[in-house]
Amino acid sequence: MGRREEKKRQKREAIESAGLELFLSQGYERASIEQIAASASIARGTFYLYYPTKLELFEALVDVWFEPLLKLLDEAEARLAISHTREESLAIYGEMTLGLATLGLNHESAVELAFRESRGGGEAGAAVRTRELRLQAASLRLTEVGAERGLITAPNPRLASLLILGAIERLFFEVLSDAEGLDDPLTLASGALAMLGNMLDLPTGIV
Amino acid sequence: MGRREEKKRQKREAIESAGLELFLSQGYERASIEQIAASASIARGTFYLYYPTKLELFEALVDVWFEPLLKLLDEAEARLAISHTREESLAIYGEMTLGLATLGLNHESAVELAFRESRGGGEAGAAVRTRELRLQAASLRLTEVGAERGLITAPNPRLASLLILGAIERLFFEVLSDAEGLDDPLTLASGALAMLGNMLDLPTGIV
Amino acid sequence: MGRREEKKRQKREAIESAGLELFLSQGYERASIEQIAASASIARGTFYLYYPTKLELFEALVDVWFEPLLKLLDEAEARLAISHTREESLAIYGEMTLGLATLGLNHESAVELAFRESRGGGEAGAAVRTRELRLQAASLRLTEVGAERGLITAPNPRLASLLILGAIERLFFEVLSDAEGLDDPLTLASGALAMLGNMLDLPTGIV
Amino acid sequence: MGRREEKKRQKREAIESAGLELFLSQGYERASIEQIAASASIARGTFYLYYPTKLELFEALVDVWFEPLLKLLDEAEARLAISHTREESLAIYGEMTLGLATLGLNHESAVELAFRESRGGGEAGAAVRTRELRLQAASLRLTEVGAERGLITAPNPRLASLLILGAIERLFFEVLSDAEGLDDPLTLASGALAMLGNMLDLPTGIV
DNA sequence: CATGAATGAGGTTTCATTCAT
DNA sequence: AATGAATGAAACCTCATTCAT
Repeated sequence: MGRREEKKRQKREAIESAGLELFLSQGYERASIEQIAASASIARGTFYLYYPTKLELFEALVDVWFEPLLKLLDEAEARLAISHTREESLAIYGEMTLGLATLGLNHESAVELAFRESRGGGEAGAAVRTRELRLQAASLRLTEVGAERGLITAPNPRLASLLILGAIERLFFEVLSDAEGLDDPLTLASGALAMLGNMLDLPTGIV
Repeated sequence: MGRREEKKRQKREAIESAGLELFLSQGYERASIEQIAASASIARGTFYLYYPTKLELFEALVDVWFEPLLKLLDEAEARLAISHTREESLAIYGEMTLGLATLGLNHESAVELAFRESRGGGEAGAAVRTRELRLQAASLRLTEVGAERGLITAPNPRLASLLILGAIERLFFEVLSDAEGLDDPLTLASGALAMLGNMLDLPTGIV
Repeated sequence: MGRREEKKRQKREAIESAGLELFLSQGYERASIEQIAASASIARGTFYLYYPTKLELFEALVDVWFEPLLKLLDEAEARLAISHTREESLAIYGEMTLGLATLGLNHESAVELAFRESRGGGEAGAAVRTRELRLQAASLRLTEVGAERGLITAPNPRLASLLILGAIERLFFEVLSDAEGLDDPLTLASGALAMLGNMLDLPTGIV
Repeated sequence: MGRREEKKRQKREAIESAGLELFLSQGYERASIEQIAASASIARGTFYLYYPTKLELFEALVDVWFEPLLKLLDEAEARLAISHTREESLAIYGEMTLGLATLGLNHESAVELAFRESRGGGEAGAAVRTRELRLQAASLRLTEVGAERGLITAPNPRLASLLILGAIERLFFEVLSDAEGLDDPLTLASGALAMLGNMLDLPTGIV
């Protein structure tokens, strides 16, 4: 039986969990492998049996949600491109949105980590930005397809997608930070959607 | 004569300029005092005659624009609170917006620096976040006063201010990054304003 | 059947072969057990079932040729001491020389390894030097016996043996390094013998 | 006054002295910067103010004598090439030999260090071998010029220069190792010269 | 005022060896 | 007998900060 492998899996998870927590609380640069190892209850050398580098641990943590995210966008775009009716298109949007929300909720901390490091100057920031470029490209393609289909009236899709990404990012970030004075996440989300829908001239009810 | 002090001032500016550039290009954590001193053409030890700590240089760089920014918001709020007519209120908003824009344009790099570090985990990030809290409080007060006066129809001022901050931040960030595929800054700004106005249900022309 | 032992023997040989190659190409200190094990297609832990220590593997590799070498010298000396005629003595020298050459050719790499490490400061160098002392003692005894028998005219046997050892060592080393500009090994060897014979005033034809 | 620089110079010498001693006693690879620093009575970080790398300290130690050595050979070759009489040529050889001996005696330990590391597998060995190639080229050119002038009868200059280098190297090495049973260095040297002269068929008295 | 030499804690990574499976 | 996960000491190197000159 995979007793041995079970243990390895647990240890790998302990490392990832410790890394996530420490990268978040201290920043990628300041979090030391020494700390991560200690927090995962392993020896410093053991860390390197699981990840060859601090950076690779970071990337693994980000890719856990980033790869599925890209897949969601790409699939939605593909399906949208061959959708026949407006109803169908809206349904695709809806499913995608649901998928995104689920993904985000399941990986809250890891998403926050990427946000936090995205503008840092070191290797972690560079890794995130590499991924961000791919995300923006996908997001842009999606907005364009939406505009072609008449789902969105924004005159400048690039700009619209930027504003939306930024607004959502900030919102998300604040919710994660447990900022006081905000409603519960669901109320917030629907409020935000309404306002962003306004922005895109979307008929209410669709969003 | 202020010959002595003139020299000191110049040296201080050289340090700040070097610090700004290096913090931006490498990140606060990775930029070393050694580099900053070399870039400012002074000795390592001389740095400490001007700033007792790396962190204090960073804070000084941020406060150059942050303190005036807060002052602008506070003044606008105070004047708004005692404004008598709708025209007067809109004028106050207009002046404030102009002041903000001017401030931002005059300190582009320093603002970008704060953005970049704001989510980092180290001491620089903490310093920025401390200031951010004060900014959000001021921004919230302002939005509330605006709502009271019927200038804004957003049902949730806290949320509205978050979304706007985020959208603008992202836009700003992209423009700074020289992202390709975007129009020139002015066109972008008016486009963004229109869309954000939409969001707040502002009658066009006001923004 | 010795099926079990046959396998062990093969594995031991694989380890020695891998160790020899890696010690040579990277140096004793830099070659890691990890590399050796991988190159021998065994697990790291398995290595220690065959050798208790990295150093002991090294010593085993050297002793493969060093012990026979000493034995050859000792035997020649013993036989020389009781030889009765000049012809007999020369024959003993000849046999010994043949044996030495055969030994060297059969263990080229292992000999080179010892040369390479002999002057290193670490534990491997110490191990080689321990053996070198025994070799020099034997070589000196032999030269002295040769001088007693009138086979060699060198006034200072100790010095002569040093010079010869050094010259041959360097020659050997260069040939191994595939230095360009040298003739083929056989031509070189006979040329070197002639010159060294000159040095010892040996009548040509003997060497 | 250069009080400051005087101290720096002393410290640099302390580092070089400590490095030389430790490289010799433990080998380049095993000697740690920690040890070198401690032995030079400085902090670990201070080491890096003088040498950016362990390797660069090593190279500096070797070049102290290696660069002058090359210069000696090159000059002798140049002067030999334009010498007119046999007496003149022999004088040039004599001066060169004197220069070499002086150089070697003045840098005994540093020369020994290079010998020791020359066959090691790491970066130090590589550094020495790079220099060795230049040395062999110079030595070969010199032997060839000597043969052209009829000073040497060796049929194969390349081989002759190898044998001589090796013999001298070994002799030198043994003397440095304080090997027992050897005469004093001067006696040894003249004995070795006589034997090597034999080897090259040089008329006695010239060497 | 200004310098830059000096410090030493702390960072990442490698590796010989042990030991539970 | 064989495995390879785990250990932790030790290596090289960087850097904010102090201080004698």
